Amino acid sequence: MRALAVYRALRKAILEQALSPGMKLPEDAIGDRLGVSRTLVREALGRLALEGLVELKPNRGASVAYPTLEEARDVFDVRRGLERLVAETLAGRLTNAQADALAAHVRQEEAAHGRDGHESIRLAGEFHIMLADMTGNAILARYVQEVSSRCSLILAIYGRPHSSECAVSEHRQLIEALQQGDGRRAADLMDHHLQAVVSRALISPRTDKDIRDLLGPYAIGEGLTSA
Amino acid sequence: MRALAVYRALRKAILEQALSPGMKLPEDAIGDRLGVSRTLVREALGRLALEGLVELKPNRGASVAYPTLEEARDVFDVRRGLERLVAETLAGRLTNAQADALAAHVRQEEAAHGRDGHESIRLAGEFHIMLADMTGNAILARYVQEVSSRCSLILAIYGRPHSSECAVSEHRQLIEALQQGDGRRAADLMDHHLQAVVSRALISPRTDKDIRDLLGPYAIGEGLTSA
DNA sequence: GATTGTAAATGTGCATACAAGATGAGTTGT
DNA sequence: ACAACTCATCTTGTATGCACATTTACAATC
Repeated sequence: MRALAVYRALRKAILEQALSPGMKLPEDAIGDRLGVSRTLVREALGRLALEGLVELKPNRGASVAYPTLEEARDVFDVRRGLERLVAETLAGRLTNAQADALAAHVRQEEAAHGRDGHESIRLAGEFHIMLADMTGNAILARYVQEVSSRCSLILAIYGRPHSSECAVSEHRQLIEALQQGDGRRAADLMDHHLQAVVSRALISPRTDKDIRDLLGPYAIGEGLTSA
Repeated sequence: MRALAVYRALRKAILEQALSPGMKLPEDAIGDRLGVSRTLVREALGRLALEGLVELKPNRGASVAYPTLEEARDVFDVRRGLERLVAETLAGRLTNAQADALAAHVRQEEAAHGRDGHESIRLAGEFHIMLADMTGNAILARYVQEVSSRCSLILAIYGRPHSSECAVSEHRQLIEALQQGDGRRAADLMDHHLQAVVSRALISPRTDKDIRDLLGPYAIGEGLTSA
């Protein structure tokens, strides 16, 4: 199963932005570098394409995905829906060991807070994946993992430089709500938390994407027709 | 892209139960029958494995997935979470054309009601996929499609013969709630609807799966030790 | 000078070939 | 008769090769 290794290598490279969005991914170049044949590279690329991390155009090869803002919003919406379910499922069912593990993780996040921005983002992402795993629902965990990956890619493109720090306090509140067993409150907290991540990190929600609207002010400024 | 064709062929065959759960899927045999090489069959099988329709064990080949009851429950839970989001997203945003299309579909369901059980199940599934498509959220639509497929497979294994009829009236109520723009009510309706499908169609929740418990009565019956 | 036609180069789509691991039948030893 | 071993066979894992599609560069024409 060396195909899996290739998959993981590419995936990691993309998420760490060693391969930046839009970059071409020729099968034989990758195969050369990784010491495997095109067959395995192809398999890995196909898999990454299904997860939305690479785009795969017929006869034109693969490239690192470059999601549009609309796709970005869609991914975050789905993520909110899924993690809401995580919160509901977990509410009141957290073992002590699990709660401790989460608390320990949050302490790590706090330690990395001002220190290392990159590390901070990684840890914040891991927190959500830990939660999903704790549900014991493998399908749910896989989906959360998948949308989380896509979110990382999206933040790499559209995220503001330093504002994508998943507020540590919000994680703490969430754990508390889960322990108290208040499913509704936990789900709402999760929802608002993720919504906050979007609004903190993502470019402001421009719903109009019509070029004419964008060019309007410039037309007026140059004394051209504004109608 | 003949690999896609192979994928669709296999997928359809599985969902129609031409290939029943647990059946082995040798690459060679499939390739022969479909007139393609193992390469393409392999690609298709890999993709189906990611979607949970086939199981893929290293060096031991592929077989049609045979989900456990736990997996079944997990899938239905995720489905409920996703379709809740569909309902929330769609509430108050249904165009007249969309509402008409849904109404027309429900009429089809009603026509097939007593007639053709197989057709009835297919139509019910399509209704949910139509809804997901209407959100305009491609990722959400893909996930819904995926869990729906898995649900079909699950019902094929664990479903009671004739009780998996997705009540037509529940679909009607849902459309109504969506048109009225009551997101909370629509989401709750969807939730209960899917819960109802599970309880109507799925075998009752046996939480104990220990062989010893199952064999207990037989041991007693044969005069063997029941301790 | 711009546009279209054409040919070389690049890279994908798919098939085939070979290597390695799993399966099962036949065989041998106890 | 049963267990363990061996070899033949089947199937998967991976590499390589060929054909075709796309792109690019260059030349010819208007």
